[in-house]
Amino acid sequence: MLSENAETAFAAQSYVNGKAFAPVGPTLQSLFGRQAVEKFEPGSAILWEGDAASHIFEVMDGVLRVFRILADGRRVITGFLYPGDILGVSLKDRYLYSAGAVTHVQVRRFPRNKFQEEINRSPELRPQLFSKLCDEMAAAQDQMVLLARKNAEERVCSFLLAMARKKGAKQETPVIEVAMTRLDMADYLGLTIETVSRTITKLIGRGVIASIGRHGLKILKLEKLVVLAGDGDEEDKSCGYARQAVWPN
Amino acid sequence: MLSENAETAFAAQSYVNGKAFAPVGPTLQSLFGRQAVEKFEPGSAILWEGDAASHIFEVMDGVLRVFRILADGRRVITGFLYPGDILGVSLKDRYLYSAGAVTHVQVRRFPRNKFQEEINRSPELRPQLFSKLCDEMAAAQDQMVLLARKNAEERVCSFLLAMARKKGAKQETPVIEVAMTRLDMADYLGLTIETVSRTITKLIGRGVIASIGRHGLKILKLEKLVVLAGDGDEEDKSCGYARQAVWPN
DNA sequence: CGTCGCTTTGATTTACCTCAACCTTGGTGG
DNA sequence: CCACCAAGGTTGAGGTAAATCAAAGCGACG
Repeated sequence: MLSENAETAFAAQSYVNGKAFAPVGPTLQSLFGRQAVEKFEPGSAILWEGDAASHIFEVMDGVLRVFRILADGRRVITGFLYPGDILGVSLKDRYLYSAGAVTHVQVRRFPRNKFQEEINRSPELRPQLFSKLCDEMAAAQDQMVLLARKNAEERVCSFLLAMARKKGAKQETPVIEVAMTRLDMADYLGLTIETVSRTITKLIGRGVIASIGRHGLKILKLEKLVVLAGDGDEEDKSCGYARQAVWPN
Repeated sequence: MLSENAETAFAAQSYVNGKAFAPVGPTLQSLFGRQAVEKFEPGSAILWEGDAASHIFEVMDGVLRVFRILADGRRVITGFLYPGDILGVSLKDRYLYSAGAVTHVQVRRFPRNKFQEEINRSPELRPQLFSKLCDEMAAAQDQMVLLARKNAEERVCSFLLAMARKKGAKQETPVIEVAMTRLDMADYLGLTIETVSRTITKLIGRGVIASIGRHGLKILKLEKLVVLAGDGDEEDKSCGYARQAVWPN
């Protein structure tokens, strides 16, 4: 449940003169290095909410969904995991969520108590884990904003934008591969499949994006997508609204 | 942004023979002990999204709201903070959210770089921080479930239930003090003030809760509230749904 | 005791959901 | 190589929960 994005504050050793360099010591990935690779078919379960939280997983290949299910069957996908991400970090003795394979998936698993020991022991590993936790927290907050106040179009655009950014796509018209189904998108965005479908159709009709085969989308108007995502200027935060000493209570 | 709830895994020293005891070494709270207390009026701002993230705060007294605002003014409260909670932990050099006082508030602040040093240095402090991060993450996931798939009544009931649980109220009919306004509740639950108001009125009408003055509520039917919150059996997780090797893709 | 801010209540609108039918696509076997 | 099939996706019609707009009620505080 931890997203890839190596920030290095809290890592005394990782910056020298303000210049970053590749970590020389152990990395979270290297921890899992000696473990056997496990493969999962699309649709198969990696772990279930309520299971004894005995292992931590590293995603090596493919895409996972992390989700919870309400008593009456409603499903919420709280996040997707990609290669490099870590699954199962928590302090509870049971998993708080389920995880399943969206595509073919390869993972390595590591016993949780050993993982904890390694983390406790290693001043190189700790900041890496901490960094991932912080990124995950930031993503969760973005998602709360999306779910609490954005409309269907803003939600879909935000999602597509996040997909494009993940690819690190710097091209004018990045092509993104949407591995998940409409149902996954709907359960992640708090919508129905029909609404997701209609919204995408509308975006295509407006020339913002174009469909490329089953799971491909080309972003034709990136700036437009940013505006439609409704975050107001990702880049220029802190300037969007008036600052006042007292906010209406 | 970190909730109080001391789990102690990852804390090699905090359990002996499976029996917990009060930490003898430094605690997160003691870190802030020598700092001056700062007071904030209800409605005043503690920090703003986009500000240089120079300090970490410990809430000593009162209730804070943590929120983000979209370009067009829509507000989302991502969480409330109570005494013992920590605000401002992150790796980014700017705060990712704003925080303001709901009630009269007392906090202590600690320079972030010093905080990081202390955390890096102290094997007692680290698991405490880690524990708070994990609790915060779990709360964020619950909130995503609430926002993505619960209806107005379920949202309000979930909120009231969380308030009751925070008090650790073991009585049959716990009284909770709702420090925040309807607008706060609405922005936290992804609803409007009118919907929050109507939902509470309905719950009172059904005898599930009773109003006690301006900011007080008595929970008359706790079990009913649990059912209405829609989580399906908080207690008995992992048994609520069928387990299958393959989930529909 | 009057005012201001918050809350409640009512009437109406609307974005999204639900239900239902149809279409595409990719895989399979004849 | 093509026809068929199932799963996923799209499109349409109608319903509904919550939003919006509007006004009145209520409490706290000077």
